[in-house]
Amino acid sequence: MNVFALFAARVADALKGLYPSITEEALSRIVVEPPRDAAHGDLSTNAAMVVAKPLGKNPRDVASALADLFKADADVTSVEVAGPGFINFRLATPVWHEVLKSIAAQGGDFGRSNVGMGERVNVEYVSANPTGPMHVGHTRGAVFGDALASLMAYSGYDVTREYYINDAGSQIDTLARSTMLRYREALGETIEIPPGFYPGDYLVPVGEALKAEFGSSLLEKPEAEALSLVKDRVLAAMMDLIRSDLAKLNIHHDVFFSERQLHGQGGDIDLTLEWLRAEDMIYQGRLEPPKGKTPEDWEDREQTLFRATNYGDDVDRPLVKSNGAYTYFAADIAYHRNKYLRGFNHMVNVLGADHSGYVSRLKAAVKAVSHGEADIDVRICQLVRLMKNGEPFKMSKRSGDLVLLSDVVDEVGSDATRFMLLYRRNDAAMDFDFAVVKEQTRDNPVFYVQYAHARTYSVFRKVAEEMPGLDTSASALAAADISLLSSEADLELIKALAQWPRIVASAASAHEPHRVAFYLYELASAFHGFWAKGNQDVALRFVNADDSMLTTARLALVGAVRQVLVNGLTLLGVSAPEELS
RNA sequence: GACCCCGUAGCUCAGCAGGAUAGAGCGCAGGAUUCCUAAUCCUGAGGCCAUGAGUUCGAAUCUCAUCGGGGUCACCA
Repeated sequence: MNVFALFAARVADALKGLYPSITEEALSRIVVEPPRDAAHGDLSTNAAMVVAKPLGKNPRDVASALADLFKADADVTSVEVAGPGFINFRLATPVWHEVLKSIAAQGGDFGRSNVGMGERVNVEYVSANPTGPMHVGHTRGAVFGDALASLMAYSGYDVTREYYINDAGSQIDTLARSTMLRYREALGETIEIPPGFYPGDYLVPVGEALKAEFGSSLLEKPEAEALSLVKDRVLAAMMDLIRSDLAKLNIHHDVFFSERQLHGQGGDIDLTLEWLRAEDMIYQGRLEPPKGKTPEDWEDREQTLFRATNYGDDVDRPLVKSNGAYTYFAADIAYHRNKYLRGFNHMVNVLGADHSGYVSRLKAAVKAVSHGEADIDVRICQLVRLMKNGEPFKMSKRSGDLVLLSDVVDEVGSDATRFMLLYRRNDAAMDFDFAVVKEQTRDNPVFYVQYAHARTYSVFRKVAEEMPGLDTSASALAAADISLLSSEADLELIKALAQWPRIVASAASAHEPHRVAFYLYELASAFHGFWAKGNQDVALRFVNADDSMLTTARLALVGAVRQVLVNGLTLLGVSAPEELS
């Protein structure tokens, strides 16, 4: 049950009754939310102000007319018009108790919604080049994309999680050659890795596997044939490596889409270019060199250009390189056309900061290939600076000695890594301090939230100890007399729980998983705060050995807090331990 | 030269399809344990929301300019 959505609907209905001429557009702008200052009430709406202008009326008049309609509502104890035309509601206690009941009844589905209306959305994330293990730079986008996909699925979208394997470029040839060296090494040769090759020792086992499979026979084959065999093997090995890195963070994709399958005679790129040409979205022309600094090897030539400027980009984009091969962007247009033809009218791409210049081009491509039917949201994850005790952590460039994703996860754990990365807006650069992330204090929001969850268990353990006869089964809690939860502290906590559905829905539609992380922190804080009140006031304790009715009701409340914490942590992919050790 | 992101408390950051007195943590000063894991809680000090203009009933939030910080800039992927 989402009280905010419920009242938004009631307010809209009331307005339609008052002003039949009102437009849906105006109604859609109505927001019902908790007022910034809780002293103003439980709910606040801007409805009168939003609607007044198109109606040509005074907002305060609309507000008071609207408020009058709610005066008789049994769910509402007070309605006030405030400021320029806000309407503030205070809700009757039974409404909050209903919320509590609905949490127990809905369990893991409390917060689930259908704002996505079953629409298919393709969320593409990670898409790291398969040339080695994942390093920290990839981690943020991986976690962000994964959480966003979960959030959208929970909010009623039909989500496909996709990984685009860039396995077609020249870097893959270099990878194959690098692997070839490791193969020779496995055969006993002393090798030297030339600059520009991949030096990482993660290729050593691939070389050995090649030896096991082929013996020395690859050396006797023509180079092209050998390299082609090596390429297949190493790509598979690298993708295994990447998948296992991702698995450490509990990240899994539904579709791994290979760029290679787009290439080739009569492939998707060919077909796409043909199609673009038929649609007059391509022409032969010249580009101006970029102003300011002209690249040294600038070559003024006539080339095949996509009319990106017709779709909001700054400049038309080349599709064919001077050596005749397709550009990366040509493949990407084909790829996004492929997504569209697979039935995705909504796409989300999660990219690193170094791709920010790519965004308008990608949007242009999607707009073009779908004739404006599909939309794409590109979420850029800004850089993460690794810190150790407040000092930037130097990454050595020597021999692939970058900080690996698996190093970070091994060092601080998946939960802390995920939560910290999500506890920040994606479009702001962030520092990631190992020392802080490992620390188990309030400084570290992960433990703060997990501790709140663990505390819900310790309450139940305490009850089992102090009131051994008390029935704490789910059915007993469902039957609890929650009308006993009438103190201000109880209601405050329930109101915090009631926020959850609107937080999820807004986070999903804004594509901002960090809102979930911040909410969980607030809920944990509300729960910890309630706990401490029991120190002053015995009536507010969770466990009252001489009042089993009240204790049972409180346990129902604690159970609801636990449920919401679990629901949120699950969306973020963070575990909810019963005990912290 | 152009484009993208950021600039909010000493520090790290929320708040931004405009709304009522701008929030949290850390740090600082003081306090709280006969329910529970103090891994917690409470109180206080601390702000020209980078600067300047504009839009309007109303701007941290939208627009433009300026200044700072980061990222990117034909044919790499």
